[in-house]
Amino acid sequence: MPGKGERTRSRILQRSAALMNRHGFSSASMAAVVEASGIQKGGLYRHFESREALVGQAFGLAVTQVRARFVAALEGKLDACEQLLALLDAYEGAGTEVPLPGGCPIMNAAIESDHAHPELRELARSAMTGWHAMISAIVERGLRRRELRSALDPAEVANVFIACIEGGVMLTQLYNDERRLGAALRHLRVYIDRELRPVPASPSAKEKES
Amino acid sequence: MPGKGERTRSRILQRSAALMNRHGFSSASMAAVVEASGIQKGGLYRHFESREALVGQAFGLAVTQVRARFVAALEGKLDACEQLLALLDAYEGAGTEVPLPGGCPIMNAAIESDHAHPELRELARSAMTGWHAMISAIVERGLRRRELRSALDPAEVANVFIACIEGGVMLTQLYNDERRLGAALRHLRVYIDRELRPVPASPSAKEKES
Amino acid sequence: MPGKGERTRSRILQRSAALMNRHGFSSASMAAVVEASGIQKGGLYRHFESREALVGQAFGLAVTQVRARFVAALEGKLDACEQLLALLDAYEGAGTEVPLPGGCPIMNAAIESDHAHPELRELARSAMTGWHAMISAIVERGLRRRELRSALDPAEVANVFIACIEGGVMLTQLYNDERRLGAALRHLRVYIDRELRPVPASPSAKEKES
Amino acid sequence: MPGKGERTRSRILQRSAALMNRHGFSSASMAAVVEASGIQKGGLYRHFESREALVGQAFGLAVTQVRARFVAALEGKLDACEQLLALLDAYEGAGTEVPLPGGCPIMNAAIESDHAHPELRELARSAMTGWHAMISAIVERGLRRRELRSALDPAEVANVFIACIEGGVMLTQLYNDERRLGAALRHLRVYIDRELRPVPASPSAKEKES
DNA sequence: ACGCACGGGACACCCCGTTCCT
DNA sequence: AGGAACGGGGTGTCCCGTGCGT
Repeated sequence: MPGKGERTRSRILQRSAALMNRHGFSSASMAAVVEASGIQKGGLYRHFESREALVGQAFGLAVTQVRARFVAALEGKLDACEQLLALLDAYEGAGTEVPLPGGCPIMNAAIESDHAHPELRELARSAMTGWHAMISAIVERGLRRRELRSALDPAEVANVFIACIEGGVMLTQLYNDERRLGAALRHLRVYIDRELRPVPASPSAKEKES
Repeated sequence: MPGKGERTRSRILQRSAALMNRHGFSSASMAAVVEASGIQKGGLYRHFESREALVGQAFGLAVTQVRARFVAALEGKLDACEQLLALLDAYEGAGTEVPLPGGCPIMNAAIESDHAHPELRELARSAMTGWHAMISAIVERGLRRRELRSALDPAEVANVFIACIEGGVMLTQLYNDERRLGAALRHLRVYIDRELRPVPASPSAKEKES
Repeated sequence: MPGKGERTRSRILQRSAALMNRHGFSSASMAAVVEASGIQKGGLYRHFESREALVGQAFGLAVTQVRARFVAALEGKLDACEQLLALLDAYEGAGTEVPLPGGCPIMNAAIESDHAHPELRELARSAMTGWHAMISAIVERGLRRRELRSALDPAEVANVFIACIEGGVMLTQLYNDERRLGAALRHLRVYIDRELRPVPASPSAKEKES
Repeated sequence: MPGKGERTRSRILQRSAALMNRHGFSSASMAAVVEASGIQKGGLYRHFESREALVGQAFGLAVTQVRARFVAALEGKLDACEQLLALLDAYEGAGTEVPLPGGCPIMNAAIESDHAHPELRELARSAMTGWHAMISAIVERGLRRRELRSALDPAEVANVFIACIEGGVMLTQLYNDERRLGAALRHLRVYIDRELRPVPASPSAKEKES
């Protein structure tokens, strides 16, 4: 069991991550953090060296939490297409029920940090690169196992996935309407079937039309 | 010729739009606006009632400018597929050469305003709805003219376009690498050919022409 | 008859003097001058080069006006004591009926300009010196004509007069009560009789008690 | 020992009183206070709710400090005439060596506040009334003890004292010449001897001439 | 070890004096 | 002559980070 200080620190981080994902990692004021975390300002700086440090760690926690959701979704899925579909499934309902409201923290940090907060930008880049690598790896492994159509560029496929999902998340946030993301996910599912999944080898097969 | 005040006002708006699209519409300080616009603080408040008013108008100008780029691209294109492709073409090279750096102002405002700046959020919503309506209208007209595959939902197609493009723009901004958006655009071109364009009249069929 | 511009200028000065004597020569804002004088800001700077110039001339007019009151009071008085008493009489009722409310402009300018407005201070000094010289001259002439007790220092007598009057004016302004100045004037009248007027030569005369 | 905040507050007040007595209680800018007090604006408003509050308290301190000088001068003096003379003595040399340059704060506030700053005017009135009461009380006690000529009006005597002193202080400030106040004080000493001190009872004595 | 007070800095907004254009 | 436009300074507030006091 963690010490009392550790639990306090954890609580601050959790609340800060939730707060900052909605109000902006760089925009959220320390006063808001104080209010949200139920600790006093003096105590805050005992646990975190500076505002920037807190922002960094809160962002790290936020990224970790959303990633955990996807790693869990991949559990037990072996086929690449199944894995990709599982990722998409994990997003359904993520608009409201998710433990971290406010949309994708990586995108939030990326947009917010543009040209003004280089250190946050660097963190966002790293996180995004990690996510991109995760999808790329799925595709790559799929290619090796012949579960995906050959001649695919894993990086490019990951790029399409991320772009479409992030755009959908943004629209869902903006309109507070999950169907925006839903449409993007539906598109990606079709994309998997039409562009990624190997063409059914049987030349006689004649059933793949909508 | 516009009056002196009007020209000054226009210059302030232009510079503010460029500044705010990079530093954030709500985050950019009035001091930064002063520095960027070459006017003093005292003069600023003669032209704009408040910071919020300036933000709103600068955002409006930013949206107008990016939209102008697309309406220009549609000039002379009659076919729906051509129009959609022209929109995508208009994005190529838009990462750096565009007169308004900092990515898509609508997405920037949408992300930034999340849960904290309701008036800006409303503006972003309106602008996004306008853009969505523009693409929907293209698809709708294409459907009526049989230039697009029937049974398409214009709103959903527009949603996919926007999501994919915005996600791509965000990635390009984050990595400062145009190829990110390029991959998304390539994907959408394939999407047009494979999913929107009417099925090429199978050698035997010969009746789908406008 | 003066030209139209000259009359406008005169009206501005008159109103400014009245305004500034109450609100402070250096504190009164140009906006207040505009409102009081019924002219627009653009027109003001046609008549006066700068705020400072207007202040100087308004102060000059104020001083001229109060001095006129005293020169008029001296008309026809030949004896030094009579003249001094006439000066005091001129102050009775000056608290409210005077065309220039707000107390003595010289004192107002002197207090206000202390250590902050050297040019106004210089004007105040000049005006005060002029007033002091006027009283000194009366005493001096009185000494030459044996109308005053010998061995008096004219400068010192003038100093006492001015100090007592100005203090009384200040008290009357502060309490909005003319009796404050009245008490000071009464004191000076006694002072004239007991200290300035030559001792009645007749040794038998024994009736000079209050 | 007072807390740190209390000491800072006291330092601000002290410096502000000195500054404002020279530059005007209402004219002195907060920027000047900041510079004089060695604290930043952010810290200033922690100690004083508003500019007006600071002005009021600085004026209060200024009045307290000058009054302290006079109550100290009265120490040990029992006779009314002695007390009045001690007050006058306390003014000698007060032009330059005093810890609060800039003349009498009450008069400064009275002149400055005329018709424009009602709250400061009220403070000045209160302070002036306090001073007037102090001198009136001396005279009144002197009357009861037969130390002063009967048939004197204490309020009127106090009025003469104050008027003459304030006028003298003003002249000394204007010309930066202590002899101006000196002449007024000399006059008041003579006034005490000739008008206030009981007539020497001996009828044969016939040498009361200077 | 925790919390509040303290101080420094930046920010938004306003007002004032002055000038330019009409 | 008039009014809009502009530059500068001023006020009050908020927020960050630190150091005292408990």
